[in-house]
Parts: sequence; structure tokens; C-alpha cells
Amino acid sequence: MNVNAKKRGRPSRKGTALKPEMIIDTAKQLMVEQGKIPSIRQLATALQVDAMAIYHYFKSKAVLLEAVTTSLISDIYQPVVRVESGAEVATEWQAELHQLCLSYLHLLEQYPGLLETLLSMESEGPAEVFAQRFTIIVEPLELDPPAVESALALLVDYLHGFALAMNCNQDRDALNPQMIEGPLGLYCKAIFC
Amino acid sequence: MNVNAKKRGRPSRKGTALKPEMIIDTAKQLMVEQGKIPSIRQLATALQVDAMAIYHYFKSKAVLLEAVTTSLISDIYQPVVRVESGAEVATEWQAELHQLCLSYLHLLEQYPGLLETLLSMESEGPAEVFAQRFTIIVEPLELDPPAVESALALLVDYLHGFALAMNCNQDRDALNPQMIEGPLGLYCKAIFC
DNA sequence: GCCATTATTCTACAATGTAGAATTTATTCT
DNA sequence: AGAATAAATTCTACATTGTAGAATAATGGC
Repeated sequence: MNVNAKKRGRPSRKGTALKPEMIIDTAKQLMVEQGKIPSIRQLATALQVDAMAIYHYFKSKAVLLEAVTTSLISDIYQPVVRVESGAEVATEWQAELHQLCLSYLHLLEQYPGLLETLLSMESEGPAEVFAQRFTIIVEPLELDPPAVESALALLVDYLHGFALAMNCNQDRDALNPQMIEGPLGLYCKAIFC
Repeated sequence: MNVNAKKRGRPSRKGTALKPEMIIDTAKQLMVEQGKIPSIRQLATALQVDAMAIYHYFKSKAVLLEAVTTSLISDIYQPVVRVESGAEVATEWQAELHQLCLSYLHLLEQYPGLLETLLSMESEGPAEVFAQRFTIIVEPLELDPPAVESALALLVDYLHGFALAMNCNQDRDALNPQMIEGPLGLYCKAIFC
């Protein structure tokens, strides 16, 4: 007779019900705490629930991770829209871009595994979030569409490569988001010179 | 009595001995065939050997993968060193860089899992290979050291991000190395203008 | 009150990395 | 030559993982 055994079947008290939100939130928390994606069993333990209960809400672990990703991605920096005049155009967008990149990297650093999920996802939603905010920032530069496309591709993949390097490096301090300074400066020169 | 059971203990005939090279080669082959890193058991089966035999040569799977990586990385494009004159400087290095990038991406595409191993490795050796060849190519541009460093960082992480995207995308044709054209052009503009 | 639906736990399986012991052959020492 | 040691291999076993499928219990609609 297992001491820890819980009663089987649907729980009585209504408020006790497991909710998708709770699962997602706990998953996020464990990702931060453990620095990696938790196993379904670990997640279930944290929720004080049987592992299989989670599968009632998410058809597979991949689907759960996609939900986590979608929920997190909107937290990246939201650029401020300005009415710019003359000289400001040349500098403001760089600061905004810097901030967007840092917040994106910070997110990918805080939640290891997010990156791979993001890139594996069927839905383009999460990837679109960054693109959207990027577009807002470079809007005042009035680049032609193909140039914007190339610029976005170069930046996104650069950031993903950098994030991957951070995630793979075991010693946390060897690599941090501040180090994009040089490359990002070079990048800015490329798209506006 | 298992029909497939092999005799235990050290094999008699000398030539039969498993060699690290064989393990590495078979691992490479399976990576290409399966499009992912094989399990130790699969690798052992291909070698017609017990799984644990592999651990006699490599202390862990990670160490084996590092050996595979080190062995593969030297295959990337070796830039030709030229004596350039005047106008050629402005164009030749771009073609060389393009070729280097394509061969690097091709390698990372062909051997999924290589990227993560590369980035997780203690040894800087493999990472140095690309850096070395990059340096040869941009040498004639006579950039100052910090600029070279930034340029290398931007390019390497961009390529890693791109490679990761290729590896994560299940439909093979959605993403291929030819697509670096635009971003790479932009990049070249950045480092020499 | 009956029955379908919903939320949950339990049991079980196949795959994985790998520790540790057993076994057989090769090599080295005396 | 014989004994001891080392090397190369297979076997057995374990913990961890994702998840399929069945059993169980409460809820909600009729």
C-alpha cells in the first residue's frame, strides 16, 4: 500500500482541478530553476499530480512546450513608436534594436530549450513576434523590402546562434548577452550606411 | 540460448579488433543516414558488437561525439591564398567567404547534432578551424583586430543560427544553404564599406 | 436514477545511457 | 613453460524518459 497514493478518478472539489495555465506556469518555473526542460514526471511531481494527468491537457510534450513558448515570446521588448525628426533617426533606432535583441537573448537564456521549440514549431506565430517588432524599429529607415528581409534574417539567425552558444556553454559566465555589442554595432553599420 | 549471442571475452583473431576509427566512421555514416545522432545501441548493432564495447574506447557518448566532430570539422573549405592586385581585392574575398560558409553549413546540415556538440565542447580546437580560415580570407582587407573579432563573431553565430533552423525544420526543402545569399551580402557590405 | 463525459491515477512498455561484473584471449614477467 | 596481469569483449541490470491503454471516480444532462 503506497502511502503517497492518491485517490483515483476525477477529483471532487471543483477548485482542485488542474488547469492548462497551471501546467504551463509550473513548466516555466522549472525551466528557470533547473536550467533545462523538465521531464514530464518532474513537472507532474511539482504539480502534485500523476504524470499522465498532463496528457489530458496536452497531447504530447512537444505540444506543451509549444504552448510554453507561445506564452513566453510575447514578453520580449515592445519598441516605442516615435515621431522622429531629422538627426534622431540616425541613432534612436539603434538603441531600440539593441534593447529588443537583449530582451530576446535574455529570454532564450532564461528558458533553455525555448529556442529549439521555437524553431521546430509548425506555427509561425512566435517567430512573427520578433519580426513584427523588428519591422517597427527599422521602419523609419525606409529600406526597400528585400533589404529588410535580409536584415531580419541576418539578425534573427545571429541571435539564435548566440543564444545556442550560451545554452551549450556550461560555465554560465563565459558568455552573456552583453557580448553582442561589437557584432551588433557592425550589423547596424551594414543596414544603414 | 540466444542465437545471436557472441562469444564473450577478448576476441582471438587480431584483425577483428574494434578500432576507435571504425566507431567514429560508423557513427558518421549513421548520422548521415538517419539524419540524427544514433543511439549507442544502434551504433553497436551496425558495428556488430555489444553496446558496452564502445565504452572501452570512449568514456562516454559525449566524448565519442566530440571525436566525431573533431574529425569532421577539418573537412570544411580551405581558402586559397592568393597574391592579389588592386581591384581583385574588392571581390575575391567575398567569393571565398561565400564558399567557406556554404561548406560549413553543408557539413552542419549533413551531420545533425554536430552543432550542439561543437558548442558544448571543452576544446576550442574545432571552433578554431573556422576562425582560422576566416582570418585567411579577410586578411587582405587589413581590418583592425577588434573589427575582425566582431566580424567573426557575427558570422559564426549567424551561421550557427541558420544551421540550427535547418536542423529543426522537419521539411528538408523549406530551408537550404543557398538562402544565405541575401544576409551574407549584407554582411559583406558591413565589414568592408 | 441512469449514463455519457471528464478528470484523474495506475500499470506497463520500449528506448536510452551507462555502471559493474563475468569471461575470454593476449602479453609480460619469472 | 607457467603464472600473473592487462586488454577486449559480452552480459546483466538500473534509472530515466515519453507515452499508450485501462481502470476508476466524480460531474452534468436527461
